[in-house]
Amino acid sequence: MKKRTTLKQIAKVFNVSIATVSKALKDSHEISVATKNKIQEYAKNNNYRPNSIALSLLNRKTKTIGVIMPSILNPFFVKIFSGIEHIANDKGYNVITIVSHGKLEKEITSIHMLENGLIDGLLISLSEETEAKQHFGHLEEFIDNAGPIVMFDRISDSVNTDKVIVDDFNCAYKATEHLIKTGCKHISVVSTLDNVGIIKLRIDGYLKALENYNIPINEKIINLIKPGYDFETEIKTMLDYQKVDAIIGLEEFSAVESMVIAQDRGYTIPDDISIISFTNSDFFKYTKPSITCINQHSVFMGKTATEILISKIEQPPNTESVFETKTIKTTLVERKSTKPLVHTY
Amino acid sequence: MKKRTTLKQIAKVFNVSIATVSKALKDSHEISVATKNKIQEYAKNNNYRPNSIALSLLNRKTKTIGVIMPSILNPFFVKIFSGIEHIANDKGYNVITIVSHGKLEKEITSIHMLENGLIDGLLISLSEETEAKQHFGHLEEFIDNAGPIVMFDRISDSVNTDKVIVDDFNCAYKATEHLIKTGCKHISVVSTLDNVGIIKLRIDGYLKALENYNIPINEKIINLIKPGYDFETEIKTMLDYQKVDAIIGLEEFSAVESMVIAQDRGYTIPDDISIISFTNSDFFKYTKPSITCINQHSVFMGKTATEILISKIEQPPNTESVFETKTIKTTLVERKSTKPLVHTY
DNA sequence: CTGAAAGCGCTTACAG
DNA sequence: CTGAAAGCGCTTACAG
Repeated sequence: MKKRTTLKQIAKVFNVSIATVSKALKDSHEISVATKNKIQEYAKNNNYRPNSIALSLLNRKTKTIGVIMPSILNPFFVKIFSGIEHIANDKGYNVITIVSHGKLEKEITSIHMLENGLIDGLLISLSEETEAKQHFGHLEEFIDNAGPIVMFDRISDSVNTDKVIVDDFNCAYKATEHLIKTGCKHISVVSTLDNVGIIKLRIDGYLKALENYNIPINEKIINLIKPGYDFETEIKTMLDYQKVDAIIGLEEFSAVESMVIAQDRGYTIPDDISIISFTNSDFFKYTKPSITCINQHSVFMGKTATEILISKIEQPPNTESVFETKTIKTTLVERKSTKPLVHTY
Repeated sequence: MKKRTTLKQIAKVFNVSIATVSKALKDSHEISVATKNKIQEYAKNNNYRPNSIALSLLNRKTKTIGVIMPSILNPFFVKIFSGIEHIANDKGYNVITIVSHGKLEKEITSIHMLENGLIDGLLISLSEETEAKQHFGHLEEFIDNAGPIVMFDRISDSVNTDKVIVDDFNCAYKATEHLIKTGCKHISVVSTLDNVGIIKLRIDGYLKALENYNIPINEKIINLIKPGYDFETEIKTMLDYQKVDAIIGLEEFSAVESMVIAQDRGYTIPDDISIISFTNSDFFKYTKPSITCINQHSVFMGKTATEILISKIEQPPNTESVFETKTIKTTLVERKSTKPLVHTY
């Protein structure tokens, strides 16, 4: 690794000041054409590129945003990230990514690490622990010291900032309604998600649909499986002792695993038991039967959050901030794990 | 967003010099205990955190690494990324991620963007186009100007740097051998990967296994499907006109799609046709039948590449660099899409 | 047309 | 024990 080309070094070569080189490279009208030409040519030949750290220090802008998510091995977050990366790059921003692994402590140290001028703004989806403990001081500190935050998916109402969310209530309502309309009456909800806010909304939507269609609630088939419990045992027990003709999986694994367990126990999908999954995975096309799911448009969610963040970063200082919460619409993708809807014309 | 706490600001509060504040906060023995105490306390109460951009400029180290990959919506790369993020964070490094979407141009502009002091080193998996056009000037320029590079998975022999790869030759050999040993004789290879280096190695491994077991080669069932061609048509045509009793999919989608197409055409898996996929996906457990695959240990690959990169970044300057190429071992994960191996004791 | 100065936020060798 | 100076690489208002 040889020495990098700097303004100083170029200045020495031509025996001019650093200021002159700087202006020459910006093609300033203050500088003579002859000087500009020779300096620009030299810079080009030597791959001169302004040091972005020095510029960041000067402008107090880094053209970098941070992303903190609970997980990266979850297809839902991967798609969101893909949307984030896309827009950020389009707008000339770099993206620094940190995974909190569901831990509050990790989230706090990460934010502190990013708080010292490194990033212009932050996109965050809260860790499970953060939501559980309702600890948001680190977020407020970031907003005070470093820049805007946009929260996505796993958000908190108590932090005053922009948010982008999935319409979890309606989403669950829609899924439940679809099952009811295709003839299901004993609809189970299964989840391993350890996340208060979102689960509550989804369960609420589910309950509301049951209520509107006058279907009695059976608490025993609302199966929120806590970490440490064995998924297979829980599902088997439920299938053996409760009447179930449909299962809504609140994330991909719950849905697909429940389906496989039901099939192993001799149930036919969707005739005996229908399956709907939250979150669309490409693989749901390839299971037998293929799985009906709710497309949460996660790429779009990532894009939207990033657009909001960058517009906040780039808005003129002292603009009175109005915070908005955007809700991303969802769509039901019908496949073979649910019975066909009989249209009545 | 209020004004951030800086050394200058603290210095003014206590009417001392910036240097004194700096030393006090580093608990320097040069400074009196009284001064240190009051300054440290003030700093703590005001969430003082040294500006990392200023430090980066000073140390010419940013404690940030860059990652450039062809895709992020590919589970193989997501897992590698997960390994990268893990190690980088353990060692106190931030990660800037850029997706090249298989485009050389994107790769070049990204590298230029990162070349100006922003990152201490780079992890890269080449875009398809880069490999096809054999254009590596941007990589060499980065090494000259910015820091070490470690290439992973999609590498080029003509760039002199550290590399981490999957043992593609042996991997394909192993898969082919397994099929042969379970009684298959007409083994097809299917791929949509548009990637010269890796495909060649895999095909070579496959051919070598056929040769060693005296199985004749049928070029017509080596099915490398170029972009623009319809996957389904290609596979159907092959199944209809060629004798095939096994398919090796060089990536997840080729394997699972081929399986579904074969099933639709009435073949039983694995009795009529066996399936093996490169790259382990969690979803292969849930297909019917579950899919036998090659685990490439991608998380480990990401970790290894990152460890090498950081050790290169942190090695004392002027160390004579010796470049290594690490090969990650693969394992065959037997599931139900291949016939059982009959062990002969 | 060119350059000296001040500054972004920090550190460290040196003087006092 | 404290501070002035130089410097990391850059820009820009101001002087000449």
